[in-house]
Amino acid sequence: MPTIRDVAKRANVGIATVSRVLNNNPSVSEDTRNAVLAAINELDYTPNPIARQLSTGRTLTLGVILPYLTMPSYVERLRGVQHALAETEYNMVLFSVGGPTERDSYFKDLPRNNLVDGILIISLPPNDTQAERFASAEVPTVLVDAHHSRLSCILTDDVKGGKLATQHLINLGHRKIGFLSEFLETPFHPSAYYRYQGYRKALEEHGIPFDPAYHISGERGRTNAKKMAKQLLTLDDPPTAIFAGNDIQAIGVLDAAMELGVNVPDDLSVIGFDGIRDGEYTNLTTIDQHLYQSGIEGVHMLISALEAHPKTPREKRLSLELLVRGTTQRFRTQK
Amino acid sequence: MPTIRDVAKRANVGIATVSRVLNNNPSVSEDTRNAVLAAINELDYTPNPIARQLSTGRTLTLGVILPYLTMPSYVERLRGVQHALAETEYNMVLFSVGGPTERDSYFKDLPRNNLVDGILIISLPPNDTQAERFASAEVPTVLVDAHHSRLSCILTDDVKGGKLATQHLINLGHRKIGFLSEFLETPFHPSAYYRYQGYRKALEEHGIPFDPAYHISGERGRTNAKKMAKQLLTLDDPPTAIFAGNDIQAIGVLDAAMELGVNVPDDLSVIGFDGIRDGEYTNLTTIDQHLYQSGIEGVHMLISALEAHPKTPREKRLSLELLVRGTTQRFRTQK
DNA sequence: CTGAAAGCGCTAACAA
DNA sequence: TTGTTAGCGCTTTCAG
Repeated sequence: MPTIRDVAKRANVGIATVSRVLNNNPSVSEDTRNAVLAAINELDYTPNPIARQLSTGRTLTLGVILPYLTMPSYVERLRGVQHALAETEYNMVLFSVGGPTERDSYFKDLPRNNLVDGILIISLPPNDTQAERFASAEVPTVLVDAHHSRLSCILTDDVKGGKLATQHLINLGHRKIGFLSEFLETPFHPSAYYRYQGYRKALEEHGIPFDPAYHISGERGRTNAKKMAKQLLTLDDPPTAIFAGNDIQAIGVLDAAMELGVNVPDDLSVIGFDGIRDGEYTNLTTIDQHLYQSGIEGVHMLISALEAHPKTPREKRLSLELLVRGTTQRFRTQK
Repeated sequence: MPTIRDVAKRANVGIATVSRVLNNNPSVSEDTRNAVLAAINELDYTPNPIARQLSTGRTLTLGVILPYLTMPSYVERLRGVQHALAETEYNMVLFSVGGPTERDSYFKDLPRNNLVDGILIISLPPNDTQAERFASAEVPTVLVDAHHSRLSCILTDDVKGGKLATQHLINLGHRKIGFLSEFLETPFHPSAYYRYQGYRKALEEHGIPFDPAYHISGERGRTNAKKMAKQLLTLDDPPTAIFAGNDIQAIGVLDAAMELGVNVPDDLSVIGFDGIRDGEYTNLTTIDQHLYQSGIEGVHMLISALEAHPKTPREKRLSLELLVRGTTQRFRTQK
């Protein structure tokens, strides 16, 4: 594999000159430049990025830390990142997190080892110690779908979204509204909790008393959501509408309804949260939180931090949109 | 940011000793090791991987070249890659290809610039020149869902799969079987063509004459598939079953049937190809080509090539599985 | 406009 | 068991 030295020798110039040509330094005479370019071509030379990185201190690489692509929402966010990155000179290294140990190890090492010029963290909230480490690092960090006061982030207003979803059901005349989600207690990822807050607020504002029987939470995933939905739907006085903490769980609710012979939307309205593409297949009404856009915004914020090195963290909230499709309907008293 | 020299100074040893500790070289006395470890801790030192990479020539990074994650099948393959990589010491750099220019630029540079130790190419077949370049490079390359005689690859037997799908429909009593896919002529990605071949073979083996009117191809995507399916379904003598070149197109066929009031599976059987998760929502019968597994196998083959440097390319074909769900049914003469 | 030389932070002989 | 030193391939002063 030819090096810059081989090129220099072949073109009868010093290595500094080759380097100048490589970096489009204008202070190289036309003739010299051509000679160097010819040598580069003849040798099929490609500069070694690693050597360049060590020398310049820049890697032209951004690190993306995100969970395994188990959830469609992660994928959609990553798509946005991919899209935004294509227009830049940066490459992306993917650090996929399968569990807490892996997460903590990336959180510990990545901000300190100059492997990447910037870090994007998706759907993984750091604790105080970790956030401090990121904040004090040379490389800037941006959180997408996670929050910490010390770090810049792209956020969704989950409380507002939860309210929006619930209000939609209330506006349709529903009063017995169930809320189904993953566990609320986990500090790991508090979205579900905030959406729950929005649900409670909407009920309160409309003078609808909260019925604990209509609230259920458990493990994530479609199958578990189905089980939970069955519990709600087999109550003596079941809800006429269910707000699921995310689209996957909403699809689980649809599964349950199907299995119990409950007609959606005639006998049960269902609304989700996310706006993943899978929702389209099931015609799911949902709150679109612009997942794709979140990836794009995350990259933009990170790149601008790379250039400006802002002292204080920035925060951007994405807009939310009610996407009315086929799983919600005006409440009618049971035939 | 502390360097190996700072650690050496603090521990009162030479930098080579620090390096030895870092690399678990056994020839370091217990005392010295502890002193070094203490210094590392006190300074919160992390070795600079770039420097190490330049020195060793290994990057511990694999490059994954793949199209933008527009198709669910790419995502599913990437999931497999992600999963397999987690058990190794390798990281992954994602090179997302948005178009031919980008693809060619990655194909040209990546095998020559030591940025990665190995290359995995997903669903992007190289031409002869490019394949030659990969084959003669230092870094090994493995193709997933693409083929070239000069390179190792993980493959699906698309002809067999096409046959399998068509036979399923024939076994159900169908004789008027449509085939719908993306353009067959493109040398870019020949899967659709091979599946078509399988379709033709199955018809032939069962003595069913091929009717050109039942064959349609066009641009990719759900919406286009829907349009094409409408053409098939509005023929004077429409097919009673349609084999779509992939699941997304099959879903487009379902869209068309829905819109035309054609009942699936009563009046029309539909089978897809891929086994993407979206198919589950639509209860689609399909040929599962084990996409996730293809990513895993690709990584395994690449890693073994990294260790063994085999002279001749290897080739592995993944198994196929007929997944009978709800969109195919025994043919009954029209009521 | 060009070349020599000093790093970037690490590894790996080679000596001691 | 340890330290010294010469690279890895590039960029970037600093002279000329």
